[in-house]
Amino acid sequence: MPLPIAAERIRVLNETPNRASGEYVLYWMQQSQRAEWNHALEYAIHSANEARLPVLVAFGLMDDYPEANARHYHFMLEGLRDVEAALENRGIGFVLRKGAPANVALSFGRKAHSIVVDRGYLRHQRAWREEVAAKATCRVTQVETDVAVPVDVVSGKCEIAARTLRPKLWRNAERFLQPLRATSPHVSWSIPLRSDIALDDAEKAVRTLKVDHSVGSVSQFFTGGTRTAKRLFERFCAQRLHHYAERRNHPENDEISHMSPYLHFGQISPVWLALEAEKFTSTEGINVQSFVEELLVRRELAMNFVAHESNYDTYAAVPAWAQQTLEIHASDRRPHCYDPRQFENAETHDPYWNAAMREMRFTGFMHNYMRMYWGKKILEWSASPQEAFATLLTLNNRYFLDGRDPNSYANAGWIFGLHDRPWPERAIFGTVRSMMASGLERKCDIKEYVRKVDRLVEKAGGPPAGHGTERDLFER
DNA sequence: ATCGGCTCGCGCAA
DNA sequence: TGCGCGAAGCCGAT
Repeated sequence: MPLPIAAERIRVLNETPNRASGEYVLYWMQQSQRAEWNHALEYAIHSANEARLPVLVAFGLMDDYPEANARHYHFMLEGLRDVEAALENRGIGFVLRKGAPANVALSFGRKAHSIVVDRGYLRHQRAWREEVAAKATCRVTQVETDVAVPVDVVSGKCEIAARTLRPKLWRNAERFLQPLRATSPHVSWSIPLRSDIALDDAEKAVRTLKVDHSVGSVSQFFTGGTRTAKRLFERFCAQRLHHYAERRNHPENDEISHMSPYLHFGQISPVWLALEAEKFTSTEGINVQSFVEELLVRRELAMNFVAHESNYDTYAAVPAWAQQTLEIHASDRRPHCYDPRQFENAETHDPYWNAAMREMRFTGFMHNYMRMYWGKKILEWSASPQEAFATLLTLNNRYFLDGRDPNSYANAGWIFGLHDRPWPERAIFGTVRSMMASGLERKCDIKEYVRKVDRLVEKAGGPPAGHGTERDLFER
């Protein structure tokens, strides 16, 4: 049977041969935490069928994943519960072990015929894959399933903006936006395995982890997992896609897909999302185009950025022209200047900004349009652009379910001029694009957004606006 | 309400 | 070498 996966998605990471006495093909699941539309999983099944072996999926869960807290773990464990159930239905073994992902992979790799891993673009994800490739005693193959068009197919360099990436992406899109056929394993997994953590109760499971519990679950707003992601997205297509192009920049509404947390944990396939949306092309052409632009161009621009810019999480990644102009204006008087703790506690003079910060803190999400305003104001109201960058990323990664994502770093950079162009010079910003409260008032019903956030925060049991919050987390 | 100008660098045409 | 144009903007002139 031919391999149903484009060759460019597949990369052998070491020169070690398959183990002839291997007992199973191991899929070391890391970035793409789903059991369907997962090219790495399908590749593992295909390899296992050729070798007449069963498939084992192993996930390594570490307590000290960079910047992760109870909020992130709760959502992720809900997703892994879906993975476990779906794999069991397909006759595939699943085991979750506590420990560094690379160690868990190497440990189960000792009896494996070969190891298959999905792809991750962040520094630590690349390091884990390098470590496993170097130490494994069998073949390690990486299969790209986190983006539609593999990053190195799109471009061999760090792209300057969406406009330079867009044509390169679309040239290849059709070839990679293909349905992924699910193959049945010929040999079912039959050995009972015990995971280190029971997944049937995510909340209970999180309590047993030694993670930062001060940022709590937001499960009353977002439930993790492939099943919920698909249901949400099908509802989005049926009810909201029709207005997407027109309303996606209206934070007072909820006419957006909310897929970013699911994409961040690999619980949903970007290929599936694109193909689902494209089913509506004949009636919703403009809206589908607009959605797919966000899903493919903007998202894969972020992947391109972290893949090619080793300093993606520091101010050094901001383009030179932007650093220069911000430097010239570093000594400009700042009529409003807040420290990180005041930002975090939503204690600025601006009710729109405070609402955005409260949405982020109490729901784990923020409407896309407000993410821009929120970031631009941190730049404007911090003592220096460098401090602003650090504050922005810290808050982003602490509170967003979709924080610590390639998109987080690209979006943070955009606030400071990345992937953008110069605009008329003004105080503090220099020629970096600015945003003003008056723009929000002109373009959307921002007062309704503030009311919306008040309702959400009340539902979350948070304090009413203007009362600060319970704890100063920057004090820790 | 809508429109041009502001500014930098890429990519394509000449 | 020149020219058009770009993630979501802002301001001032009509």
